[in-house]
Amino acid sequence: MGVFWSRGYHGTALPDLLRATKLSRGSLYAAFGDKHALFLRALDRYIADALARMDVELSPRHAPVDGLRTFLAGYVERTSGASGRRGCLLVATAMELAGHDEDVEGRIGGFFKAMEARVASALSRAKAAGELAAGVEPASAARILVCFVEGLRVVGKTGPARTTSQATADALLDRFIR
Amino acid sequence: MGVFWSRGYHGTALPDLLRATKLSRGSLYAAFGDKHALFLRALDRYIADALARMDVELSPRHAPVDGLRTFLAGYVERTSGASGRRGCLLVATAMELAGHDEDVEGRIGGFFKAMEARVASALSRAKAAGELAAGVEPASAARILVCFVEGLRVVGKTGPARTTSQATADALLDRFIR
DNA sequence: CTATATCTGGACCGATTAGTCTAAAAATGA
DNA sequence: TCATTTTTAGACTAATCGGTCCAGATATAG
Repeated sequence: MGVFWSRGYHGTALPDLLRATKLSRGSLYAAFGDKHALFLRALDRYIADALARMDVELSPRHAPVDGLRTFLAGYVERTSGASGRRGCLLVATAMELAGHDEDVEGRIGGFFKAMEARVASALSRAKAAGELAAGVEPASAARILVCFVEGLRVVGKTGPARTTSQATADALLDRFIR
Repeated sequence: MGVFWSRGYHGTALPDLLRATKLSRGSLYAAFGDKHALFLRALDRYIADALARMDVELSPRHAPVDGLRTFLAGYVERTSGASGRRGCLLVATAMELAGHDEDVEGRIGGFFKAMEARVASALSRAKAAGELAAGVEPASAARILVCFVEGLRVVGKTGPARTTSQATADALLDRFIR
């Protein structure tokens, strides 16, 4: 997974995959079929990991605003400095393959919908608890946050300072909460 | 430029470039040197176009809030439906090559800085005119907007409806203006 | 019309691509 | 210890990659 991560689909060659998986050429094809299938598997795992993490961070067991804070803090951490430069398999894949690869396109779209739903749910709970600023709609605020964190991944490729990104995320959340 | 646009650097092959430029193989190499140089040239033009557009939209000749509105509307237009699926040369390049290609990395970072500066300047003028909501810092709000529009480009790859994207952008701007 | 300069299509090159296949090594079981 | 199965490294194929080069077409100049 890590190989596709920062090099993209076209950018990773078979030798890279062999080195990363420590498998022989034959074994790799026996195990996964072909490069495309292996890539989809890596993408699925990446998506599952991301959604599972959100389910923890935005779980109803935490206060919704706290959950959103740690959710954003996680993205800040992953999109600043060296971690930011590593990039994001999902965003890189979206830009590289969505529109050319149906299998990928469906997964990307599904991920954004799932992410948006989780964030919207947390925002709804925050609203119900009276913690949202006046006039904030959970649905559109969720879309804003999704765009924001994906944008973080993009500008994160330039390796910004963690403190700046964190301050930016804080400033955005401050516009939403009471 | 349009070829690299939606296929990325590694994804576009020489024959694609020949078809797009209507040049012969020899002429192309005589004119541009090699694929990498041609790519940088396309990227530079893309960046110059984008910054020039912002200079118009966010020009001091317009009311700053109006400028921000048309600036966001432009991104909404370019990131929804079929236009959204076409993608964005800059974001695709950032995800694909930043971190592997110094020439590219510098240009990407420079673009984000330049964009942020323009947006921050418009926000400062809005603030001076008393049109910003209380507690909105032009600097951090500019970073938020940059992340947001770049995130729009990412989720735009799934071809969302123009109306939804526009509503999302409106909702965000509403959190900033009085 | 001829001589010169320019441009163009495409043959060609070595390297590399994804993917197949086989012969030998390693592991397993009795 | 020997036979069977599994796994391995890497040779190999056909296609394609970026890049070079040249013969012939075209354009220009005198």
